[in-house]
Order: sequence, then structure tokens, then C-alpha cells
Amino acid sequence: MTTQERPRAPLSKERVLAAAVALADAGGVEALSMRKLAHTLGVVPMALYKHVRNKDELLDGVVDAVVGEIDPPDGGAGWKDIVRRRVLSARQVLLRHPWASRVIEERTRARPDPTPAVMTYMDSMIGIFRAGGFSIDLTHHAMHVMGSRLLGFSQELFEDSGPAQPAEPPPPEFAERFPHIAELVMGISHDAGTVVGPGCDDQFEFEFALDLVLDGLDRLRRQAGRVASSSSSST
Amino acid sequence: MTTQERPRAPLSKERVLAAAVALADAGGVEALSMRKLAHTLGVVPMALYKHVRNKDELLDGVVDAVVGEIDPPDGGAGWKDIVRRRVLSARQVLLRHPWASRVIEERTRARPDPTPAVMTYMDSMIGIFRAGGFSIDLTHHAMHVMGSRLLGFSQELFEDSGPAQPAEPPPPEFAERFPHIAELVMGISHDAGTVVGPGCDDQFEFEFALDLVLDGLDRLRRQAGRVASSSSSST
DNA sequence: ACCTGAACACCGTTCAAGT
DNA sequence: ACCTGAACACCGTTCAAGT
Repeated sequence: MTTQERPRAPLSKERVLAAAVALADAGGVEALSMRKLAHTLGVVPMALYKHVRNKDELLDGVVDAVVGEIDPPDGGAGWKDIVRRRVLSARQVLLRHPWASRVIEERTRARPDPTPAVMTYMDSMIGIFRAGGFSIDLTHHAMHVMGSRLLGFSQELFEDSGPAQPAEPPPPEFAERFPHIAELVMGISHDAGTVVGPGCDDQFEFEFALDLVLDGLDRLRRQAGRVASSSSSST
Repeated sequence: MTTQERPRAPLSKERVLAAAVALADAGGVEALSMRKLAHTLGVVPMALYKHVRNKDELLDGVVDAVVGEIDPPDGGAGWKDIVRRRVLSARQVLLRHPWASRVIEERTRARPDPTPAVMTYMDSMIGIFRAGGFSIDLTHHAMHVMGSRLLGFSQELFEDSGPAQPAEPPPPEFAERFPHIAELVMGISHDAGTVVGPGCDDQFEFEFALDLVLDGLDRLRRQAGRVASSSSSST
């Protein structure tokens, strides 16, 4: 027998990247090594270097694969709605790939420019602000203010409780060391009307922050329009 | 001769952490390996494990050493000014240790709770909001909105140009692929009155975003005060 | 010309052997 | 009892040897 009809499909950069994303989805970013990826594909590690110059280029490709999953802007009423919907769709993508925000940050920092798909995404977002009546200067500030939130994530250094019990009171020595945190945790647990599982609704908090920032930008845009903007450029 | 009077000072956790911070300052976070750190201290790698359980605990200690450098809140006029000054002082610390924000994020994500010094810092910040008249709910939202900006950093995915020339026009194929980015880059270069070196004043952008967020929070605080805030989600 | 196993220079950490 | 060298199980990548 031994038909031996191509025991493995021929490798391609797409196949390599797709396998890399799947590997990270399954085991986190620390599971994404050249050696493990090669093993997954039934291939010797060196074979990967035919499709990817090195690991950095692999990670760049992975970033673009993930960012490429974000929906294009769909029709919305006004710039704010369009930005809002697209950011929330980006957030959905990153919830599917929880490891990706770290890699995006890492690779963006390591390169002179962001990765091509990130550049395309940013370009599109800038276009939405411009079409919405933002001056070049204000658009520039807006991009900085939004930061990584544009791509649907923000580093929350304040991940209260995680999957904790609704009203687990902190131990007394905790309340003594961190009285204000303790008060906050208790206060949040008490009104757990909408939130059942974890002590804190991440989606709500993300949208809260997003809306606060978008409203702030809208206010500046309207001010600039009314005052006819006497600043350095943008007249 | 061979006086042999203690060829090296006795190791202590403080000395290990200080050396680790210095090593990262000198060579970036990728230079901070247990082996290199031991070498720096004139010690065999295993000797470090007497003062630190493993590398994660080393990184936790390093995070706390850096966060411990942030000035305590000094007198300011009102909560907004106090928060603002402290955040900007945190930013100064992180400019001294450019690798630290990555490590803070990483370790915060990896642990159930933030590191002790980060907890103390957060507790103090919460206290400032509360003293400033923020309800528990609004303080909670404020902490999420501020996110890592509280510690003086924010991931800018839009690091335009870096140390580039003031008015280097992008190549034509760039302008074709990313027309809006090209327009932005050109627009910013043109009004380079205040900024000389890089194409973009990071300190200005950071303060711009910080003020936008603080103003937004202030508006919500005043609204809540006026409406007398009806329970869980502030009608 | 192509492919790939062994090797190199690293990692963090374990563990047993030496004092 | 203490300390530490060698070893283990990884890593990304080079390189020379085999086909």
C-alpha cells in the first residue's frame, strides 16, 4: 500500500501564520515557539525559515492576521458612531485572541512603523475623523488620546477581583493596608444587580471609558468649529 | 598578601533588586536574565535563589522598586490638580526606566492582584478621588478610564516618526497606500514651531490626553452632584 | 541545488554531589 | 547544613554535511 500521497500539504506563509494563530489561541503566546509551531505542522523547525525570515517576522505576520479580522467600518450615523462600532468590533476580535494585544504592543514598539495591517487600520480611522470634521491637528491629538483603545484594548491595571465571588469581603489586614480599595470592592459587590459572575463588567467599563473619550473629542471638535480655531496651523 | 576581606558585599534582596533595575536600565529588559544578573553581582546564578523564589518574584520586586520611586502626592489645589501632578511625576519615573511599563503590565496581568507597591499606589489614588467628592461607583469607573495612565504611561500605537527629520515627505507609494497618515504626518511637520527634534511632542500629547480624561471625569462628577445620583447606575 | 540534523549560544531551574 | 557545578529541558538560529 503506502499510497504516500503528499503526507502533508505544502507549506505556505498563510498556512504557517494560521497555524501560529491557532497555536497561540490554544496555549497562549508562550506556547508559540518556532519549534512547537514546526511540530504542529509536522515539519522540522528549519523548514519554517523558508516562509519567514525569523521569529520577529512570524510575529509581525500574526499581528496582521489578527488585525485583518477586524470588520471594515460599516455605515453608522456620524463619525462617533462609526468609530465606536469599529472599536467595539476590534474588541471582539481581541477577545477571541486574548494574547494578541500583548503581541501587537510588542511588535509595534519593536518596529520603526506599525505592521502593514495596523497602518491600514490607522489610516482608515484617521480618515473617519477627518471626514467627521476634525482638523489635522485635532485628528492627531485624537489618535494619541485613543491610543490602543482604537484597536479595542486598554491595559487595565485595575482588574478588580476577576472571577471572584460576588461579595467576598476582603480579610481585615487587607482593609487596613488598602482601605480605599477595600471600600471600592465592597461598594461594587453590593450593587451587583447587573453583573452576576465577576465583580466587574469589563464590557461596560470599556464602553464607559470609550464614550468618555469620544465625548471629550466631540466637545473639542465643536469648540474648534465655533471658535474658528486660531491655533498654529489648521485654520 | 591575599587579604581576602569579603571580596563581595553580602547579597540581600535589596541589592539584588537594585542590581536588576540597573541592569535593565543599561541593557533593556531582555538583558535582565538570572544568569547575567548573577554575573553582575559576581555570584553564581543559584545564589540568587536564596533571595528570590524565581524570576517572576524578581520581576515583581523590580516593579515595586520602580513604582516606589514615584513621589507621594504633594499639596495641590483640588483632586484634579493632585492627580495630574502625581501622574506626571509617575511619568517622569517611567521615562527614567523605559522598560518598566512593559514589566508592570506583564506582572500585573500574571498575578491575581497587582504587586504591593502598585496596590498602595492605587489605594492612594482612589483616596484622592473619594476625597474629591467622587461616589464609589464613579471612582470605580474613573480607575478604569484612567487605566495605565494613572501610572504615567499609555501604549501609543501611533508613534509617528520618532526621531525623524522635521519635514521628510513620505515616499509617493506611501502616500498612496496610507493617504490619511501621510496627510497627518505632513500637517504635523509643517507647524513644527514648538517641536524641533522629533515630529511629535510626546509630553504634550500625554498631557493633552490626560487633561481630556480628567475634564471628562470632572464633568461626570459635577453632573452626579447636581442630579443627586440615584443608586447603581446614576440615572 | 535543496533539505535538515547536529550544534551553538543562550534561557530558568532542578538536583545531586561535594564541602 | 550549606553551597554550587553539572545537568535538564527548553529556546532561536547557524552551519556544515548529506542527499
